[in-house]
Amino acid sequence: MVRARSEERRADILRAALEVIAERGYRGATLGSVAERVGLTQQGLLHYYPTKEALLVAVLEERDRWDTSGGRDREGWRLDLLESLVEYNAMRAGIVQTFSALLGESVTDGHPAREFFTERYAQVRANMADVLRLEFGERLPGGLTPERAAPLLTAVMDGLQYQWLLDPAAVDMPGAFRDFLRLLHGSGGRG
Amino acid sequence: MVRARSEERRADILRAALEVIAERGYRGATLGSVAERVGLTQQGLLHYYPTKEALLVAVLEERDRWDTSGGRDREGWRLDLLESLVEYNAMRAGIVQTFSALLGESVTDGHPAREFFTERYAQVRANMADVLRLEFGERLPGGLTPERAAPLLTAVMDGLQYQWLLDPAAVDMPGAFRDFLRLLHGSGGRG
DNA sequence: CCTCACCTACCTGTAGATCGGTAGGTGACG
DNA sequence: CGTCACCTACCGATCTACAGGTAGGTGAGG
Repeated sequence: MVRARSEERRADILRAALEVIAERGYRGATLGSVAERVGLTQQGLLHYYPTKEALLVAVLEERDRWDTSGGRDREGWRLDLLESLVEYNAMRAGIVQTFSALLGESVTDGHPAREFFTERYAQVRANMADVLRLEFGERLPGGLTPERAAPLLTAVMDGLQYQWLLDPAAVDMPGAFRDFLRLLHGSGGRG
Repeated sequence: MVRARSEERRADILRAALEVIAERGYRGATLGSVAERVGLTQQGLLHYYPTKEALLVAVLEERDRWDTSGGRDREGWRLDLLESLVEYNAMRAGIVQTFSALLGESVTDGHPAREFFTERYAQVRANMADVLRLEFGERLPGGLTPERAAPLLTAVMDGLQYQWLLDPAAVDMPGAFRDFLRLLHGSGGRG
């Protein structure tokens, strides 16, 4: 089973790449350091992924596969599943850090992950709108529509991640996210 | 007026550094490209800022000066001033991009801007809490306190910036921010 | 004439990538 | 069943390109 061995290697490499990118970002990551983690030389790594960018693409594709296999765009999430996702993320700083670092880099000119994130966020917003519609129908507090609230929901998740990564002790990410959901439910009204 | 000339140069360099960091992030930025933009050689630049990190520090310090001169922590903002800030940012993609890129990088291990952002966000949250307290008193919709809502307000601003930078046409940043404020005001209730 | 503002020349390190190999396996065929 | 062609999975050496930083100037102005 040469094939299987090869696939396993590739998976190992992707895992290592995830780690290294989390630690140093894509630009700061080196092929050598990824290779070292899998017990290969840089040249050995290039046998599997011919360029650094190809490796990044593979990482992003795996992310996509992971997201969608979680059921994200098959039949969509529900709000309480989003809550669980945030809780899950709070235990997986590594992955969060990888993609937060990549998102940050991706806004720079000509970054290889830029297109990926642009498309991804369009999709995520559409998804969030569905989730919100499922939960609230057409009308949300503040006179918002699901489409108008979707970018906010997305923004809160991302923004909280940065604050949490910078200072995990100072920010209760899942708690804050629940707070936001409470805000959406409009429960309690005012003072 | 040699002094003045020198200060002017430094200001030019900082401006150029802002630009280059926006385009390529800190790690991707090179001293040479910053220098070129001011009409200097790389070594000429090093005359003013002896290391790359010193240049970054200067950039961050200038940001701090800019923020605080705007009145941020002197006597604090009010919510409607935050709204104007977001509108202002929407016309200054360059600066937003610079600091979004830096924020993203800063979550990676040992990044020179990490401490800056960590402290900064603690301060920003405290500030936001003040703003919210001024506007709402102790009780916000959803039973939130100003302290609990502050990370959310912060997260929304940052998160929207990323979405907007990735696809300005798809996200109306100031509009979305106003939506969030409406949510905070709890106006409209449900249905 | 001395100091500030720069430049030329240069060093060292490192990154991504290419080239040319080698060792081990696999499959076809006489 | 053996051997020859060929493939996979690598490694060592090496190339090219910068990058950041140092050392030692030069020239203009005060």
